[in-house]
Amino acid sequence: MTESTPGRRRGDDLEHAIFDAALAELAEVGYANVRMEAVAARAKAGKASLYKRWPDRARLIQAAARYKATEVEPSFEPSGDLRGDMRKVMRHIAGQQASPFGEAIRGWIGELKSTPDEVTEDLRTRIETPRIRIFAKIYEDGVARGTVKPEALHPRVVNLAPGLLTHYFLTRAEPATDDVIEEFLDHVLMPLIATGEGAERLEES
Amino acid sequence: MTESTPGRRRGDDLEHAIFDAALAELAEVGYANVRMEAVAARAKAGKASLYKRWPDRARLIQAAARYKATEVEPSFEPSGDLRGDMRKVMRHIAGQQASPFGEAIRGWIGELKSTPDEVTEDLRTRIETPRIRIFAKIYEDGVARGTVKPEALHPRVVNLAPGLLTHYFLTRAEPATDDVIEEFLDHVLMPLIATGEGAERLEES
DNA sequence: TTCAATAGTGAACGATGCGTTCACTAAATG
DNA sequence: CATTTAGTGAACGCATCGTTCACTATTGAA
Repeated sequence: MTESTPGRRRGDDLEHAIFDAALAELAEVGYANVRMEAVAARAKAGKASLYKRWPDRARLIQAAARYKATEVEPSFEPSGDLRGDMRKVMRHIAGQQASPFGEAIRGWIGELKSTPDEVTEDLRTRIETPRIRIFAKIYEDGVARGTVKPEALHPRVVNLAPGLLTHYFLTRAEPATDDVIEEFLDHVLMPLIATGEGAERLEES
Repeated sequence: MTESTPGRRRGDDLEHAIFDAALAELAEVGYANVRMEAVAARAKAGKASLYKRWPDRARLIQAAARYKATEVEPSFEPSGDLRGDMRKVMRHIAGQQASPFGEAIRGWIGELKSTPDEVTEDLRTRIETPRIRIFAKIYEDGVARGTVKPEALHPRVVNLAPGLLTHYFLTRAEPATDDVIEEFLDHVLMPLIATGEGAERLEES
């Protein structure tokens, strides 16, 4: 019953409240307009508590995004339906981009030049790695079944699907719609990675 | 001789000086740290002159980027060497990204959510359109020569090469190196767009 | 149970940069 | 030469940053 009337929260309890507040602000006003005071107020915390934990807004939001990311990322098992699996994961990524998480990424991109390189590298890796791993798994499964060309396992190719989505998202105001995902599959991904039958079936348009 | 001792510049003369100052600042301190006062001082102009022309920092930088972009963009004629032409244009784009122009794009991305949609759309189109046109020309030429598959003319495919470069640039601190460009060509672009002979030659690795 | 140590609160502060305003001045116009 | 147009530069109010400090709640050891 400590949670129902939190007279004064501390430690992780408070930290999570701050993260939630930051993510909510992120979703409401966008990265560029997130105010430290607003986050503190929303979390019913003091501004000093924020600065005690993170040196500036950029780091706070990075931390919040990371917190959300590790919480959400699912483990994925290929079903054998190559196109279906890809569609599913791609829609999941697009969904993420529509959330505060996506807004955080956009903001982080905007500040890249002025941010220390280790942080940059760390965050990019954390976001890219799980996605790459999922597509690698899907393609490996496909190669084993003979539906995917072995060349698809090259990192640049494995990274292609998430890259297309990220590029689309960053370049426009919103994530790729289901229609756009189908176009990526039809005209870029399947022709590149699928073996004969699978690839050709789609070139009728 | 009006330029050598500009007692007080006006109109386009002053405007160009402001653009140059903005771009120089952009290159030196990065989008997020461009100060209006700094731009004004560098251009030896009054802050009021900036705000008379553009409503805020974002618009000023957009205008400056546009000024630079239209000045630089070359007309390109395919030579018949598919891979060579692609490499050339891709290196040109990467070069642009290494300039203040690239810095401007990064900043613009970061502010997307808070910027009016027409401006967003306008700028994206202005940047994408010339690139798409160049690759469309290269691919059309290739199709005519039989070195490129007709499906490569689909917009999503035409947009792929610039998209790969932009994604790489936004996601890291710097534009793609020549090596990375070769990898894109080897493992993504050529296999997708080139007809039999051209494509297979590269899959020996 | 008491009490010191620890952690959070909230208000105030100086600094910085934004975007505006205004009195003044230089250039263009005729 | 007189008038209009456009730029200058300093000052201003405002918002937000990141810091500091006196105060208070929570914790856990004596």
